[in-house]
Amino acid sequence: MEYTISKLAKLAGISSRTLRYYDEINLLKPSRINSSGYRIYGQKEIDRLQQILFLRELEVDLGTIIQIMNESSFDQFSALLDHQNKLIQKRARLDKLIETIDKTIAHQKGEIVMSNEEKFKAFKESLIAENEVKYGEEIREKYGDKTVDESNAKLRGMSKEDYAAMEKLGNEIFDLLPKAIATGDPTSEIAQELAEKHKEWLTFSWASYSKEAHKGLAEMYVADERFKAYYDKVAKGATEFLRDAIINYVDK
Amino acid sequence: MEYTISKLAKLAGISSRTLRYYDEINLLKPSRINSSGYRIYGQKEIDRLQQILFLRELEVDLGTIIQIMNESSFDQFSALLDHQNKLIQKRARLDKLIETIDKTIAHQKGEIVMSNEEKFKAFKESLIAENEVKYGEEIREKYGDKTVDESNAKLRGMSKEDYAAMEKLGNEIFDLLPKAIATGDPTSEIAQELAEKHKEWLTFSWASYSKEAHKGLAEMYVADERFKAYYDKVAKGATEFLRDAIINYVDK
DNA sequence: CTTGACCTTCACGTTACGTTACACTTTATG
DNA sequence: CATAAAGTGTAACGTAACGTGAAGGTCAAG
Repeated sequence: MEYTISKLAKLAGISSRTLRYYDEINLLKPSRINSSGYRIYGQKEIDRLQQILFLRELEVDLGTIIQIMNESSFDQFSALLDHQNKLIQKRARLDKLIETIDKTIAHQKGEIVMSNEEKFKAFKESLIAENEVKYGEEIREKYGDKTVDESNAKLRGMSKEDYAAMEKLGNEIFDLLPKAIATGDPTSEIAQELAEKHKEWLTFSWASYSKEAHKGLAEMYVADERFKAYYDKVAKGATEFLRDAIINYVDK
Repeated sequence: MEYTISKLAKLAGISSRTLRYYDEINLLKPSRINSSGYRIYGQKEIDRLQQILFLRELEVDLGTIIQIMNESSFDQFSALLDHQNKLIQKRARLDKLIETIDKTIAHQKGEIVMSNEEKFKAFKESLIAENEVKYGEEIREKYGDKTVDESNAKLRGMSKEDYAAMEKLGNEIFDLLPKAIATGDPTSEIAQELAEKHKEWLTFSWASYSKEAHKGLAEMYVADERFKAYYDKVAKGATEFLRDAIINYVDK
């Protein structure tokens, strides 16, 4: 049985443009061209098309399909497993995105409808979510999952009072920072007070404090553009100053 | 704090091309253009970019992001829910694809195992049946039911490896036969090697080996047209030569 | 013989940028 | 202060997998 292009297209449920394209990229050539230049397909091509569409269904890109169809059935087998892994990773990513939206929505809902109590709780969640989105990857990489999870857990466990205290401390740090910088000396008393407040502030979210971790974080502030931008809002070189103050404080 | 394009790009972890593109599609315009035509961004633009990147993370396309950012926060809320639904559907589709690959792989594995296990088993059965049909009567007559039944039982009990070895031996015999014939001497070393391999080959299906039975089989090869035709495919007189070689080997 | 359904080959549009190419401006260095 | 290096600008092509015409040839039916 022979088919013209649109017969085959109908049979396969695709467009004839698609078949022309597959011809063009040498994925599926017609069995012959008739005297008027029409593409004619035979049974072999139908079978091949079946395979192609199967792989396409699985979201394999056409380049890969071309490769796969030139490989031994053993390699096709492993290519399939390979592809499945990609899909699984994609799904994991989707899981995370869906969860993030859940959190964001919960947060927004909280803002619109909820009481102060719940608003506070939702805010903490969004703080956690935001931290995760912004810095999660680097921090997890640098300090490990345990550190991050514990930090999140601690944030979740915070009371309203704790949070208020933390926020107050954060503001104090921002008040202190320009004053400390004005001294020009990271070992000055005011700079050391700044570093101490920063340590206190940290312990609100850090499950355990260590000098090394504190210094490491200070270095990361400087190294990471986003942290840097956060502190440099106060003044140019503020991040570096904070780092130096912390290092002096810790090593004191 | 003001930022040039690549400062902002670094800050946000994206390329400056991306920022130019966002300018082009009116997704994110710089706060102003300086005298040299450089794009300058301010705090407001940073905040907007944060939102944009958040939505982009969630795989919202830029066209939709533009729309969302022009909407009220209530509509943004429902747009987010809308998008989440799309993601959930995408995930469901991925679930199906992953399952399909699982099934396909299981199926192919099944086919492979079948072809190696079941097919082999089926092959052995047919070998036995064939033997029975072809030679059963004569052999049963000549060597008795017990011999035949034992032989069949042994065949049935063969492992894949046994079978592969038997097949290999059979091929070696067929390779060796013309070479042995070329010597013209059934007592030649190569002819004796041939006879020994034939003995080994026999022990795969014979429950017990005896010199008499081996010689008897050799005579039967010559006497029986079907055996004769089988070996004479190699060369004229091959069956007789094989018999002579076996007799010499056994009597040696 | 005409009409309409099919077929052909260009060739542009789509998304979200990456990647040159070329010209100009700012910053760093000797 | 001259020059080199780094940064910025616009313009334009490339990507994947086709969709969508446009312009023109082919085929079966009335």
